[in-house]
Amino acid sequence: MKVKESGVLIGELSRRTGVHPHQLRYYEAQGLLEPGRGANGYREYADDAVLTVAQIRKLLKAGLSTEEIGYMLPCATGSGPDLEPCPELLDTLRTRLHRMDEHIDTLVHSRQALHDYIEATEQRVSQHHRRCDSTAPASAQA
DNA sequence: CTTCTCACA
DNA sequence: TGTGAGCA
Repeated sequence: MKVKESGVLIGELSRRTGVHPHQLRYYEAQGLLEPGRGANGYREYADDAVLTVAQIRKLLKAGLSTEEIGYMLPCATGSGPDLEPCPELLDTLRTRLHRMDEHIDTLVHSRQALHDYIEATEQRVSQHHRRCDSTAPASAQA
């Protein structure tokens, strides 16, 4: 006896997740989703697909690529609304966080250097203008 | 009307 | 990754 084979079509999954059908198909093409197919060729998603899509979106928001997600998703799938992945996945995520911190640090320093450069340049330019003004007074007295 | 695939100024 | 065409 089959329990209840909820064949959720792409339109309904889209409505439930707020993700457009095109994007759902895209995720599938990237190997992140594997819905079954009905006799009509229509995609049929399991109920937990809603959860899977939620995980995908969270990882996407975290800045992970679809490839990276595809590699670690089978390790995190089946969990509830909140992510409870295997230790290896968390490790990868921590590494990523550290790289991000390094990147942010680099950007902060670059920003500072650029700001200083601009400020110094503006100061030189204004000084130059002051010299010109004092050296060449308005001779438009004719 | 919904979904599907494929293609692209 | 969005948008549209032409089908089933």
